[in-house]
Amino acid sequence: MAEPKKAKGPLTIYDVASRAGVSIASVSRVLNGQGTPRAETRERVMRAVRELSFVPDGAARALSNGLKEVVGVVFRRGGETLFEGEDESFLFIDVINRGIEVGAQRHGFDLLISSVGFNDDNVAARIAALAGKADGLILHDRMLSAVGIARLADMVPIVTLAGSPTPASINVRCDNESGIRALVRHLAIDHGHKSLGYVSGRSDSPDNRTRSRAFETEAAAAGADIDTGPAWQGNYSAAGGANVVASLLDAGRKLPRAILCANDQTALGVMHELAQRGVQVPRDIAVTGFDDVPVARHMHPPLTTVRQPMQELGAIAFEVLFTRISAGGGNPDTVLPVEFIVRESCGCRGAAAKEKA
Amino acid sequence: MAEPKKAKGPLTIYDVASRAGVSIASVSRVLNGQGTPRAETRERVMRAVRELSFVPDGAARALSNGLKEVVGVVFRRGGETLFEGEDESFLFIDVINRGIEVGAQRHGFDLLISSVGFNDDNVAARIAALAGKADGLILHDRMLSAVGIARLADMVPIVTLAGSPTPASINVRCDNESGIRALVRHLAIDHGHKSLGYVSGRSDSPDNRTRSRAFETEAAAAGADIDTGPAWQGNYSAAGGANVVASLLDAGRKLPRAILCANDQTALGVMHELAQRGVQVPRDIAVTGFDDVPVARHMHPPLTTVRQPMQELGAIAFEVLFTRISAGGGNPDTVLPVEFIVRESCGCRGAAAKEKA
DNA sequence: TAGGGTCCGGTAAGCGCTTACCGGTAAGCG
DNA sequence: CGCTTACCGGTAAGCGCTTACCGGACCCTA
Repeated sequence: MAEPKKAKGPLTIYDVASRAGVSIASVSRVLNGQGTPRAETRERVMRAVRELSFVPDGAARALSNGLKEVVGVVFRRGGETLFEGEDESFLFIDVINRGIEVGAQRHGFDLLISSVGFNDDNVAARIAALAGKADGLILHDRMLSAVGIARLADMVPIVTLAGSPTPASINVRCDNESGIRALVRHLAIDHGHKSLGYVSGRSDSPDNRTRSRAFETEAAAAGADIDTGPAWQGNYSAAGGANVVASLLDAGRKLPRAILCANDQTALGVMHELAQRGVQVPRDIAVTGFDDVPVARHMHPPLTTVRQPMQELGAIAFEVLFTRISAGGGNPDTVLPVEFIVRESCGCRGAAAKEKA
Repeated sequence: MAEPKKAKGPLTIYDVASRAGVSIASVSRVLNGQGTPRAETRERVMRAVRELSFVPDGAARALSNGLKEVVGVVFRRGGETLFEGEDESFLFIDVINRGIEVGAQRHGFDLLISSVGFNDDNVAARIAALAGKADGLILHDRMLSAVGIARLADMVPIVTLAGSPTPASINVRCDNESGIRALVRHLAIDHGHKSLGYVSGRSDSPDNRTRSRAFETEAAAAGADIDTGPAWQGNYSAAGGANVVASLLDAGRKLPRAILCANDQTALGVMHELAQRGVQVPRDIAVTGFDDVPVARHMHPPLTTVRQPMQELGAIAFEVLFTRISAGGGNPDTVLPVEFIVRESCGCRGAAAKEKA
């Protein structure tokens, strides 16, 4: 019964077919649920497949179907020092990737990942190679210039994350504007704080630019004064936030009544430095973050912030890409709602209330 | 000059060939550096490729070459609660994956990843599908039974991580035995502690079994008494470690002079609980870890432990797999050296010395 | 019992690429 | 100047799969 496996390596659909005593077409049909094979045929094929533990070759399927069932994901890896407190952005990326994977699995897709170091050279070439192996690409952050995107977009659909759409690519992002708007309104209107400051993130971050701009417009709309300038430049890290406060104070500047931070990390640093200087939050100054990282709720006081649905972001990104792959079209600028999380660092107290932004 | 792109979608080698006025064979040769094309031919091809921004289809190449340049990586994802302190094992996995990626990039390979939840059902099917899309598989942890491995190994080479080799698969792991041996000897001989305990990790972990066994043999060899039993069962978490100490103490048992922990997390818990109970480390009891996670050096006292070269583990795993893919053969049981890290929790003091285990 | 309709399942083409093979051209030599 | 040798580059086969197309078997109806 169990004859020795013929040729070890290349087990193909032909082997299955001959073992089952049918044609390769039947094998293929059974495997893909096409047509209406007789029960007996199906059974024989399935048995042969099982006995040989046959797995069809993905490349051949891909070539024939014009569908690889693979999406490429490119992201920036934070130096080699994974452990030095970069965990934060690092985890974000992973949560998003996880979301992408969840979305992908629903459609039988897998993720072909490629991380890029800060000083890798042939990035464009690497991404191009990836593009050749995938049906579509999801690019974190700003991995490629608009030109680079345009070049590749001829070959495969491209979705960027937290960037901005180009004529050739789709973008998926969270609704930064609403988040900032909720924060500013809450601070300026609900709490009546009429002087506001914004500790920014890295200046090359699109998210940061959006938040910064939203801050300015919204503060103006709410009739609040804002304190700005290079002194307010942070970098998404706690150290950056602490540093801004320290220099401001050292320069003898008077701090605004409320400080919005580009992200929670920054808020952490800001609050830490404020505490060092004897300034009480929220009594003297209100502070808010952005992201709602896990520690946010455990800070003293618990941080009022805006939650971004990271995993969902990934899942949606895949979904959008998938639509583009299979049907074309799709909204080129998808934005996801964020959630305004009221805790205590803004001046509210006790049981935290939540509102959709 | 720039005629409108003919058909948007399927840009093939034929398009390049006709644009360059050569045959597809020449295009392929230029692209792959085969043969010795005339300078002019090469130039024309390159120009056409550039102008069309052509990227060859990976599936077609794979089919033709019998090489996809893709390795599948499968790992277990820690529940959905990414943030709840599971970061630890989570990061390990990522560091290993990063290592795999580094190795892979050296050879132009990419990683096709697939994470598996604790209660996902069709795991075997998912992995099989992955196998069809890759040239080889790297499985973290115990993702598949020996039978499952054997089944797939007919199709693609398989490397397991921190498991044990099967007739059909290769395993790559760190040298747990040496690590434990170094720890036991240091404690029993250098420090003369003749009563030892081992707080184990999850019982289904191969690494844990190996460490546990090594502990027993080595302690016997060093002439030390060991304290064992179900009370010593931990689970790789800090809580697990704390719990072991608490129950032991609550049961009125006398603790041994030195406690080895299955990993650093466990040691963290153990030391914490010991501190709670007023037991001083290392004065009253010496404690050691395993892994050398980043916080190990910042514990009080700094933790004596064993460092596993995680990233290298990944890189080696890829290398071994690659060898198997391209040439066959290769050592089926690769073990990497670990590094014994002496700090202070063992009773040594001041400047930490390092020795290769 | 003969003609038409249904079902199944086999044959073969083709997906985009690599490469063995071979023919043509130019260079080298007597 | 004619033949050999070398070198390029084109033609075509084939990688493993899906599927359009078609032919055979069977069943139904008249």
